Amino acid sequence: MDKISGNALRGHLDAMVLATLARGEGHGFEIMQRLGTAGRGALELKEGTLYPVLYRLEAAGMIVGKWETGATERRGPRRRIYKLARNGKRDLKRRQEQWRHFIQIIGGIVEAPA
Amino acid sequence: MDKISGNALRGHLDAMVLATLARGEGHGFEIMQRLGTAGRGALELKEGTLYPVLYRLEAAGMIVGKWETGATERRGPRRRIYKLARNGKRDLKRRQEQWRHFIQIIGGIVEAPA
DNA sequence: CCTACTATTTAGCGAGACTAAATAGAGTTG
DNA sequence: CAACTCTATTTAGTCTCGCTAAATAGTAGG
Repeated sequence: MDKISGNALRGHLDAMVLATLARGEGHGFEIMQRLGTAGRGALELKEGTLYPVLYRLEAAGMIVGKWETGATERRGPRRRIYKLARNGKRDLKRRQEQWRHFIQIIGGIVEAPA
Repeated sequence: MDKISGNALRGHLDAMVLATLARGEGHGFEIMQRLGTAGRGALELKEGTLYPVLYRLEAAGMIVGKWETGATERRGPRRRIYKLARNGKRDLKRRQEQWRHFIQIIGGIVEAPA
């Protein structure tokens, strides 16, 4: 099956990122990879797509990011570790409900037998 | 449940219109109403949203439109009746498969338990 | 040194859904 | 008959947000 078209993701990317972080904190590059894996080849998010989402979610107080330091730090460019904020957990739940609503309504129209 | 946000519809509207016409030809205003009903209050498409979709689909050869005349015609402003073209039927099937793929992949990410 | 991989940043583009208003015929009400 | 309300279509302009593309930077290997 082909790649999921860019526009189809609109309005769902935030929920996808929040859901990914709900399974454990991580830095941008890692989240990108996790989404790629979870997308089973159908998702190919690029940096320019994901990072702005993270900035937006952090600015909105949904996630909290801090530069990795100390013991856990590794060699290479510095990484910003993000985790879900309280607001983000609430928001994720809300977005999951909206997702179910969305697929029920839109699916009911798109999949309706002729 | 609240209204389905505009952006979430992106990339799915075409499929919704094709599916609506698969259940019987109709004119723009009617399609708008049918979608409103099928959306159970969660969809509120306006003219400026729907008509451009029809023009686009017609230009792409997915649907065929003609001005209503003769016996079936009714009083009031003239109406343009659209019906699925052969290409449109094929396209609808393809889009339905893509829809299932989409909700499987995205749903798998958004709904995954923490 | 060059390439490759991890990691982040950011400027600018474009698709397409939305807002808003205009146009128009027919029926209804005061 | 003016004003209003439906049905019905058209279209100009806006805005969101995911995508393209490239730059910057640290580390490692050939």
